[in-house]
Amino acid sequence: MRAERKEREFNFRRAAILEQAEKIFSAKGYYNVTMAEIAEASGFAIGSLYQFFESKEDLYSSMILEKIDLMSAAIRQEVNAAKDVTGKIEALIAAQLQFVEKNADFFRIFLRGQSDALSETMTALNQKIIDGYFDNVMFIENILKAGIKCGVLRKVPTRDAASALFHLTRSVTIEWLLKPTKDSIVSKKDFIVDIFFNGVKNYDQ
Amino acid sequence: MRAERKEREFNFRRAAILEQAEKIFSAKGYYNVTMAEIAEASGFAIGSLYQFFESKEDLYSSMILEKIDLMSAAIRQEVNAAKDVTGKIEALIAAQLQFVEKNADFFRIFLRGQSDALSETMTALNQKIIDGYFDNVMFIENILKAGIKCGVLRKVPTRDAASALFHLTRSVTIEWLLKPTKDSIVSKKDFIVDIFFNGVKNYDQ
DNA sequence: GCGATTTATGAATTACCGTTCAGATTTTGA
DNA sequence: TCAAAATCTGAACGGTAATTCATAAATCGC
Repeated sequence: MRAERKEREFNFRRAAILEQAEKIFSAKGYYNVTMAEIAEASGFAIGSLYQFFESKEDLYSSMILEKIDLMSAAIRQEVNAAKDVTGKIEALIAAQLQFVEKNADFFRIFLRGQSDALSETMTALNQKIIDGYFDNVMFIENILKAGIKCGVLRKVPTRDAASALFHLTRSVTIEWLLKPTKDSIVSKKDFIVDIFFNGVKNYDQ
Repeated sequence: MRAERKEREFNFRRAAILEQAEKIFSAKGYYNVTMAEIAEASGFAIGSLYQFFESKEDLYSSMILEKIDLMSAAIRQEVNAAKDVTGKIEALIAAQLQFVEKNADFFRIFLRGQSDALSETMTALNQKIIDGYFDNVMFIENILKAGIKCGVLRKVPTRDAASALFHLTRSVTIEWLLKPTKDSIVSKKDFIVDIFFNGVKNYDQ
């Protein structure tokens, strides 16, 4: 048998394992998944997994990294195909959304925090975090509704806009948390207000 | 001793444990923290922790929920104090940023995915995810720079705006992933383009 | 067909850590 | 000061799950 075909078959089996692993990890989170589960789902014995991956960590991180590379490539291809700036921005957004739609399970992994056990306590915690998130978005939404009613804001979809503002602020905090040097984050307020307010304000007034 | 004072002291010790736990959880993630560590850091024996919390899960979820409640209350108070819509939006953003600045450790917990072990593999995975994120933001930033150069966009801070667009799109995907009924997400593209483009476009043109 | 080589198997090994609990220590109220 | 009650302690228990490895099955080249 040619070595080339051998490699092809090896990669085929490896990919099959990763595919099952993706499903299971996104449903339960890294620490609640056992190698036995992945083995069973992919039709191998536990020991066999170790022919394809050095460890559980290696399996998991291979799965993530390979998917991220795929996404990155897909998006850049679409963007580069567009000619002008407006087109590139639209292509970027559309490509991202499309990839998420096709890989919903995968993205759920990043949504998942530490609180994803199967126990009642952790399920309740998860639910409360999500409820709190919806609460906050609704709180913001009501402010925006008032703004539209009194004419300060134009008629944007309030729910989407509220979520947008929430995440706009979050984007600044994430940048700040990741950055090693930390000047005060509060100075970023004006930028958020600027971007968001220009996006939603009523130009007719 | 009056029962009231007893309760005060109980709560004081409980809070001290939660304070240490917050630090440790945010540094290492739920599954990489042992009860022994929390005990040592807070100056109790392992067994004593179980006088204050039913389990590790209970300890963790109490810590999260109590902090979230604090944040929610702080933000709402600021917003309610503001009179008009513009003021409320500004107050909302400022209060969120202030709370993040004061509780940076805590928010790092939510930044943390599943990939936070102490091993080389998981550290490398984490680093690659962060690198990928910065790569993507830079990729977007370059598009925006080109847009400013050719006059289509006004002179916004490109780095911040790129991160904003990235997270604006992410906000839509998070909403979509959390929602039980799923019409196609791609239809949200126009909303993102609308909000973002109005925020950054050059009105002089 | 047949020995050699590669690949698959899953019970046994090993290590870890949440939780318990019997006994030590401290605090309480008189 | 003292015994009863409350609190603290940490070694031992029990369960779990990643990893290993001797053995079996499959595949290979001839």
